[in-house]
Amino acid sequence: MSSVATPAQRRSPAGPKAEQRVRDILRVGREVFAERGFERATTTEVAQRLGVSEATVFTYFRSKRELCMRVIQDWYDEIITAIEAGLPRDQSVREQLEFVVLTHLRLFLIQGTGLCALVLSEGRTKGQDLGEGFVELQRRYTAPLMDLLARGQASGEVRRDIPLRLLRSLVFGPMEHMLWEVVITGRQIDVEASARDLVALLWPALQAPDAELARLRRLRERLQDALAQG
Amino acid sequence: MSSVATPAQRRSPAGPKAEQRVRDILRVGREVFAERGFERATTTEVAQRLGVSEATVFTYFRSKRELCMRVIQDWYDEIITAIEAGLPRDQSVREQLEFVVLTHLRLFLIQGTGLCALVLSEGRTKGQDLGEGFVELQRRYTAPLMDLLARGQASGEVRRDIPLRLLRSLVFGPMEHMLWEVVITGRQIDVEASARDLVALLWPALQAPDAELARLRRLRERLQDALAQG
Amino acid sequence: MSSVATPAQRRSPAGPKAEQRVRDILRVGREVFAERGFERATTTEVAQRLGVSEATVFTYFRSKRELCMRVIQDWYDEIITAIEAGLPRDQSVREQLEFVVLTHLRLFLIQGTGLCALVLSEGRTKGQDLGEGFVELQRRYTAPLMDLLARGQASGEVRRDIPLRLLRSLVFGPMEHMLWEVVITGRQIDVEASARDLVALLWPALQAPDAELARLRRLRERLQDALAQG
Amino acid sequence: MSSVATPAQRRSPAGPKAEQRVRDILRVGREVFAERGFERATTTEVAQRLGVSEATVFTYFRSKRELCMRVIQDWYDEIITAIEAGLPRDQSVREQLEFVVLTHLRLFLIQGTGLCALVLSEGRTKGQDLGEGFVELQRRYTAPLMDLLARGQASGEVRRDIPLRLLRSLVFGPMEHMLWEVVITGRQIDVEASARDLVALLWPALQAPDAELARLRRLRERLQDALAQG
DNA sequence: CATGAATGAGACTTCATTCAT
DNA sequence: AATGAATGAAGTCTCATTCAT
Repeated sequence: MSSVATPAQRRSPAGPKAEQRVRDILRVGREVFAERGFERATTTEVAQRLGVSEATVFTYFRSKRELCMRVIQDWYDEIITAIEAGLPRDQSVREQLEFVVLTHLRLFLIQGTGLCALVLSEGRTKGQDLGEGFVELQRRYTAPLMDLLARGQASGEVRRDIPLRLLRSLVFGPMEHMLWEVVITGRQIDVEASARDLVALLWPALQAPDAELARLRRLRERLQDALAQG
Repeated sequence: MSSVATPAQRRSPAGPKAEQRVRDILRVGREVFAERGFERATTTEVAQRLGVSEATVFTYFRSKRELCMRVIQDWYDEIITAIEAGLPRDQSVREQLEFVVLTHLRLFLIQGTGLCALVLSEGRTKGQDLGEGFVELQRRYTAPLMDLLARGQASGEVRRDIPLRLLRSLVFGPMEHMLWEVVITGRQIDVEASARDLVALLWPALQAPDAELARLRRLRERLQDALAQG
Repeated sequence: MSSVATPAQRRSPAGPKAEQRVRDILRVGREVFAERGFERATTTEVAQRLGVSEATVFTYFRSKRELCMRVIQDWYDEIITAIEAGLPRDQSVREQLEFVVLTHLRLFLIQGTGLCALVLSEGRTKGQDLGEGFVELQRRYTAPLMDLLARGQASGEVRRDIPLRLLRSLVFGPMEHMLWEVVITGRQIDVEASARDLVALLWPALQAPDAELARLRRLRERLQDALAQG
Repeated sequence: MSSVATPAQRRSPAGPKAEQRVRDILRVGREVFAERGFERATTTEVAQRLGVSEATVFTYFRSKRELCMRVIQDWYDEIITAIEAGLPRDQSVREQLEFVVLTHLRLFLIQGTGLCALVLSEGRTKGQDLGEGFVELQRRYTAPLMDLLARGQASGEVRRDIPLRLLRSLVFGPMEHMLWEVVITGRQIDVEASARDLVALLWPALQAPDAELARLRRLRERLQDALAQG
């Protein structure tokens, strides 16, 4: 009776060709959003770079915002997958940490860091724009590192007297700062060396400083005892 | 350079009243840009909050972009001034570092972190938009810290085996990461405690590695090598 | 008229299966147009509700407009058929009138009044849109009532001093007004009671008021005479 | 703190020139909406007919919908004012009724009936589109007639055994039906004669049934019953 | 015959910016 | 100096319609 019905929204098509289109649009959309940010990116440009009409873009994504969300999600998924798949769990915490940092840096720099900026910039407009599912994405995104640090704390390789959140800032913070520097200055860096340096720099701060010293002293004493008895 | 007269382009008015106007617009502009970011901020809103017409804003600033640049510059100036003026140069490097971090955090959080986001977000659109004089601003902005670290290296309080740039990332990075976290999660933090904690955490990484510790580490490494070869 | 062959234009397919398709589309089209009106109805929605592709709709109807026209025509046909088939021609004009009004109200209200609105709304855009054959449809639609009123005039049951057109307005007018009220307010009504009330109210106006009085007086006189003579 | 603030909506200007502009846009808007209906009317056409840019229209009205609402309200106001101002309250109820009907017909037909169609068409999309304040407008719009009929009932000039709402339908219904006929067929009518005829036709139905007539009708019915049973 | 896929045309709306007064 | 008023340019999004497969 009442005419307040939902107005029948067009579903995006779902064939094998359609999936390819979706991938194409996401690929180009990632480029454009990364280069320009959400506001300055235009659906026109996405369409033009792809050589299709604007309407085609809207056939597969209901809105510019939805496209952007999907771009960001995809990119998060890539990072999460890369890290979860490649993490050398049988090696030391420090080596795993180096892997995490290196992978992050590599993926960011390959992609151009624009996406990093996109996420950081758009993430803050919490309530109204993109940020609906952001908190969850952030959680999944930082989960591997949090997990790693927690295991480190359990095994005694990482100090226990500092909240995990702060340790996470200690790792992600300088990493992102390096990335921003690359973005702003345009200077290229040696990714692998930077990752190694950064971890080397951070490592002492992550350990219980006294603990290391104490352990080493105990080690020396035991060696001396052993030599004396041998 | 050229002696050709600049084509009659409207100059912003001068005089004491005019200066007050400029200050007012900058004050309100800072609010609006901080709350909304460059794209979502509108000249309309700036004018309305100030109770003047939109045209008035354009009497004193040639464009929205110019206004935004001035807002950012002013804010940089404030930070730089605050740090240069308050830095306790006669105290230890560590105490000076705490002052720098605390002042940064305080100024950011008082202003609402919107400006931080503004700078970080808009800074990256290098070639075309705001970022013309950004490199220079960044340089002046980080100068006090760079200076401090250099002095620390000279006095032996800060390790010399790491490039200054990396040390700077080590300080600014976690700081900004903490700020983003505040922005995104909306959680309030205890500024002074956070500054103290952060420096405490960073300090071991900034110091010259302890002599004994270094010797012990070398010892352990040699033992490991020997065992591996034996 | 002309012997020039019509240029190869796609004809809607023929066959028993095709006829079923056409009926299906018309059925769903009626729903959608009734709910939304011509402009707000979309071919997408028609196709979706039917579980076919949009292109299929256009295989059987050259355009949205053509579909809408057919929907309206079909609905007119139903009303005309229902009235012509059920009209109790052997009863009094007043009873036939009640049947006409009741049947109209019933069909409108079953269908949801959306079609009524559709016809009334779209009918007015005479020259350009739907209204090509509307005048003819209107004529056939009101024909049964016109016919009934004419017979009433011939038999003396309906006054002859008023043009038929005005009498028709007198009947259809309040009827449609009641319908609009139902549509707008959403209030449900008792169809049969409403039809009876309406006719009761109209009936005095349709009769020659003096004529009725005169006839009744004559009737009474004759009865008195008859009794006197009997 | 939170960035979910209202985004500073541009106020429409409010000078003497501005008022003239508002009036101009409303005048042209009324034309366009009347000719095309809400959906088919375009802001482009309003602007073009006025010789201004589309942006100008949106300077004074926040949206197409708001403009349309204002157009309708203005038109309602005109009718209400005309009737309230001109109603000859010292004359008989029948003469007042003639005035109401005549004024309605005149205003509708001068304006072109498009507005009538607009209101009737758009009024039904209750929840979502225009119809927010429609019920109230409808009430004010029919108030003078309702009032008149109520006074007629009080004075004994109008029958009391029928609900007011039905009497209202009895008056407005045929009136609107006549109007639709004019719209659809395009035929011109003599407004004053039509008004007189319509009231003449309705009047018997509005009056208390004549006492003698009622008695005679009962007599006839009893006779018919007796004959049927005999 | 049915449809997946694409699109041209156009709609409403926003906003920085200009200019006469 | 201040502003009321106007607008060009651009952006997002919708939808009837076409066509190759």
